This record gives sequence, structure tokens and C-alpha cells, in this order.
Amino acid sequence: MSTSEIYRTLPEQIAARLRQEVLSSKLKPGDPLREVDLSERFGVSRGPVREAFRQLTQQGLLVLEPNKGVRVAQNPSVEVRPLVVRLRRTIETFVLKSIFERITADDLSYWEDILADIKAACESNDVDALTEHDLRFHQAIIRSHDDKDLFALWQPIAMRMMMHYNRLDDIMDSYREHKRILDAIQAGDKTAALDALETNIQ
Amino acid sequence: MSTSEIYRTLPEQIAARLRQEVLSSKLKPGDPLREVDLSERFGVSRGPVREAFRQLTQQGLLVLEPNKGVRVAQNPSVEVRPLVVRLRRTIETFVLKSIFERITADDLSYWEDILADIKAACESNDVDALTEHDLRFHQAIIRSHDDKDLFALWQPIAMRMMMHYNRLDDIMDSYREHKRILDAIQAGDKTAALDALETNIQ
DNA sequence: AGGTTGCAAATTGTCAACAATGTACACTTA
DNA sequence: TAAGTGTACATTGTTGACAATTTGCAACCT
Repeated sequence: MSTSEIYRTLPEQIAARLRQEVLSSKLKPGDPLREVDLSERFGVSRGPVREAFRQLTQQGLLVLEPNKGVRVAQNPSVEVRPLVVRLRRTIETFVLKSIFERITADDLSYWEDILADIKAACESNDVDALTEHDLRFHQAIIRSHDDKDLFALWQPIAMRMMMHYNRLDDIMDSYREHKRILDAIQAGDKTAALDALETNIQ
Repeated sequence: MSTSEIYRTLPEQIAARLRQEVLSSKLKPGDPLREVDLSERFGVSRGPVREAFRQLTQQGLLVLEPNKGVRVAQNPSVEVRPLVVRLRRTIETFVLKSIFERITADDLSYWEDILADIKAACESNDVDALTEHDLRFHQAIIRSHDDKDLFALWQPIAMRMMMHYNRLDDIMDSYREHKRILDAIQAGDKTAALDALETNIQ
């Protein structure tokens, strides 16, 4: 997502691009995606495109119907949304709690970099960039846990929250919320950090 | 899994078979899976096998390393396991709560059928069959919710709990626990049903 | 001996052709 | 006209060949 980021495989690159377009609503819920179109667009054969489709399906961004192809997934219904929020809070607070005492200076400086990106995105009113860096911020927390499996558990839940969603009136609030999380961590105030994190997830 | 069950696609059939072998520990954590081996075994080309691998990866049963292939995933660590339990309880109780008033006679008779299978598996001490029907029981509850997306959210979490796990000393306890859930539902006792469900998930 | 380099084999990744399936629409029939 | 049927067309599913990558091992150097 970050433009300089290097992806290992072809399907990953394609998936990253499509994910960005779904999260930024360039692709809207229900839109069909054709294998041939995308393979021509990316200059590859249908194989890698199919695999990118499977990856995004696993993340909940696309929906697959056998013999019919994929479409952009619908947003979670109003009924299910509170559940998704609860699940995501459960995972992220679990991780923050369990790593809190082991947070390193490197972790902090990395998170500060992301926070700076969030600030820049807010100031230039760039919603797409904000979505990207918001995601990176929370990803970074999850990934700081030793158990890599947690990320696979968290991703589909978080993605469902990130789709076409904008709960804030003032975009700068996003920066403030993330700053509050990081400030509390730096102050060593676990309770405040967890509270700030829960506030940010809704 | 149920022998008469019909799968739509080739990859689904392959995935179902491999899932059974992982859940029954015929395939053990860390075991590598080779595309050619399995394509020969199932009499298909590597394509459908690859896709089955992707499906099982999404369910958390396999782990994929680019250019290196897939291996059977490790069990969740003792540290993460309580989180997985909490997530699964959150989803299943959410579903049971929200469908409780709309449960039909058809639902109940279907669940009773599965309970009978569970009983039979317990009585013949068939752990593999028990795992299968245990899964079917909870799947049936999740699937009774209108929002089909819930299943995709639930599956990877539930699968991680089902892997190589056997918490009960007496296998018949599994039957008793599921019977308690169904009895409470039939009695219309929501609180008791939710409590029985939580007891069963650990 | 310890470490490095360079094959050769095993394995996954990608591609393009062909098969199977689903879809749209004109055509028939009552 | 309305319902059903047949037939092209569009699209996904599967296959086997070839390319790229990783891995194990032997030969080599220091």
C-alpha cells in the first residue's frame, strides 16, 4: 500500500491494488470483477488474478459464487456491525495487553512514523491515505505480537469494518484518537491506552 | 463430510477431505503437503489442489509460504487459546440470541438429527465422527442467521479450536453438553440455552 | 575441518488452450 | 401475449507445458 512497499508475489500485488480500490470505494459493493479484464489490466494471465480474488475473499472484501465469479462484498448489516466491533476490540485489546510490558523503542518509533502519516493524511483531507495508514497503525500493533496467527484472525474482522465506512464528522478526530493511544502507551498508562484503543474502534 | 453431502466444486471436495484429515490428526501440525502428490491422489490437475490449499489456509488449517508450499498449521498457543474461545463464544451467543425467537420446527428437527449423530458417535467412541458432527451442530446454528457473512467470520475461529483438541475425559460429555443446549432451546429458556452453549465452547 | 560456491533435483508459479457452466435473447408454441 | 425452449456468447473451471524459485549435496577453497 505504501508506494515503496515490496510484495513478494504477483497475486499479492494485484490483491493489494484491488483492496485499495475496494476500501476507497472506487469499487462499490455488488460490482462484479472479471478475470480477463484484470489479467489484461495487470498484464498477467488469469491464474494470479484468480488467486488474488481468493485472498480478498478470505479477507471478506469480495464474495465468490462458483461458476459466476466474484463481486465486491456488501457492508456488514447494521445488525451484525456491533458484533464486528466487539470482535475487533477483543482482539486488539488482547494484543495490546499482552505486549504492553514488552514494547520496545523501535516499536514506538515505528508507530510514531505511522501516526505522522495519519496526521498528514488528515491535514490534506485525503480519506484514502487515512484509511491506508489507519490500517497500518492497527496492523503494526497486531503484528508486534509473537503469534503470527493472530494477524490472520484479525484481518477479516478489521477489513469488514474498514469497508466504505466513515463515522467521523471531523477527519482530524482520527489523528487525535490515534495520538491518544500512542501518548498513553508512551506514558506507560496501560488502562488509558486500552481505553483509547476501544474508543478508536467503533 | 457427511458421506451423502454434495459439494459443488472440485476444490471443495478436496478441501473437505483434507480438512477431515487435519481435524482427525491424520495430518499433523508441520506436515508438508505437496501439490503433485495430492493431484495424483485425487486424479485431478494441480489447479484445483492449489485452490483447496487456499481455502484451507483461509480457514486456518494450513499455512502457506510463497514458493515453499503449505504445511499443516500449529495449534493455537496456550496464550492465544483463551482469546479464540472468547471470540467463538461471542459469535455463537450473538447468533443464538438474535435468532432465538425465530427458531422454526424445521430448525429444531434438523438440529435433533445432528444431535442423534453426535450421540451415535459418542456411543461408538468414534472421535472423528464426533468432531464432524460437533462442527455440523454449531455450523447449523450459525447458518440459521440470515447474514451469510457471519459464517465466514466464524469458520476460521471455530476451526482453530477444533484442531487436534480433546478437552473431555468422557466422550459422552460432548453428547450431554449438546443435548443440554437443545433441551433449553426447546423449552424456550434463552438464558439456559446461552449458558449451555458457553459451557460447550472451551 | 569449516565455510562457500555451483550444480541438479524437487517444487511452486505462470501461462495459454480447451472444457464446462451460466446468461441473454430470439424463437416457438399454446 | 406469456411461458417455455434452444442457441450463441460470455465467463469461469481445468489441464498440461514451461518458467522461476528453493533445496540438498557435492566439489572446492582457505
